[in-house]
Amino acid sequence: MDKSVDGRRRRLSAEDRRKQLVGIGLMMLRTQPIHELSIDAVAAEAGISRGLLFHYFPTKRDFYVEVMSAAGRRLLRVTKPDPSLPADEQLRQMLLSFVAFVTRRRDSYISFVRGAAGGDNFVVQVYATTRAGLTTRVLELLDSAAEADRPASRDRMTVHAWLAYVEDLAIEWSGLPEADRPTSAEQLVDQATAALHALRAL
Amino acid sequence: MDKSVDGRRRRLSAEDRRKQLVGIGLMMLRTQPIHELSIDAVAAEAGISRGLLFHYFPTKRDFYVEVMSAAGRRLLRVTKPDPSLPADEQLRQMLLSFVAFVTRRRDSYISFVRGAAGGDNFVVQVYATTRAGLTTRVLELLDSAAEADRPASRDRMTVHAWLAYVEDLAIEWSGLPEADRPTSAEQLVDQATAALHALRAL
DNA sequence: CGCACTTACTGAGCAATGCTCAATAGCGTG
DNA sequence: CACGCTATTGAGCATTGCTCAGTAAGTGCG
Repeated sequence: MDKSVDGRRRRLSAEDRRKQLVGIGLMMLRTQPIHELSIDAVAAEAGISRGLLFHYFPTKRDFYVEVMSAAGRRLLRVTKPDPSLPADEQLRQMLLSFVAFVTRRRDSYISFVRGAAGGDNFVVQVYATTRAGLTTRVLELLDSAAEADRPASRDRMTVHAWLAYVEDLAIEWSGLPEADRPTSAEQLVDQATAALHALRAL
Repeated sequence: MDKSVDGRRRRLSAEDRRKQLVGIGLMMLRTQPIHELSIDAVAAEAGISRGLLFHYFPTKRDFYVEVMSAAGRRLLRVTKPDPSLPADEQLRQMLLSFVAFVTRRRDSYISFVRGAAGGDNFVVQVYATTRAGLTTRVLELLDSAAEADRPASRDRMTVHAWLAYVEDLAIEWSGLPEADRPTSAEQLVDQATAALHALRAL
């Protein structure tokens, strides 16, 4: 597919090659669920032999995990709010980027969430980690302006579950043709924020 | 693995064979995510040749979809409330069975939800259908004792997302060792119910 | 310059697996 | 019992995850 411009063999540093391969994985994730992503296809796209891919990733699963982790990190990066803003504004910004992210890459995101990797425990783990990262971030935002005398574990569970709520809202909302959406993205975010406070008040 | 008690070939009706195979799929789903379920293993378990399985399910995916649909139907069946009870009691009962179901089969359920089938669109579809079934049921319960003048689509979206919230709550809660659970199952259900009303009131 | 040395890289080949198809053999029916 | 329908088999193909012995690109040292 690539094989460098002339036909010659091209030798990259280990790090560069890994990055390239993970990058290709991420790109292909856009058009197909991860478990349909064959090592052959990735290798061909990179212009290398199958063998080399196994040199870097001993197992297909290892490669998957790496790609999914990268996807998770990307989500965290994209939704990272500006820390100089007030907490509630940060939350709002974060939710807006989240909705935008889901809307932009709806199919891949569903693949990430639902299809993580065919129930593969390792990749479920990756998703759990990403979700936990978001949860922690929200908790920090809330704490910074909060009375801190609730049972922490219950609160964490609530926020975690609330994220599931928001995620579902975003997925369903973005699945509607624009004309049919009952609310704007801003209203959706407002609803989500209100929900957060209502749920914590229970 | 089976091959009927004596070694002879055994001929079942098409319907019986299909049921048997789907049943085996469901059983194996308990110990492994669906995409690791090989046609060979299923055929061996049933004591038939690979070829026969393809006679009934033209594609591995077809088989998967069938098995996942069955799993979804089972969830709906298990959580079906007694229609002779008052609506709020039905809801409560339904949530209790749901939590019990998730607790009992936590890993398979996560496989069903997260791993559905490696992001396979068909199986994501199956999950969506199941979730939609639950949503409709809850909406009916609410309607039966409700003022009916809200935008229906928004309400549906709220309930749908609330189910994601409940699901996440149940998964996280059941993942904790019993001693560490901050609430009882009953309290969890109460929290979920309160959440539903709070969210609808937004 | 040239030699040794490391390691990125290849390609042949294996085993497992999804899938096809022509042939076979249970079972019901006339 | 014979016949026909179809459930069932088993050989075989292509793909794919994975291994491994060997090749060659880059680096440093005399």
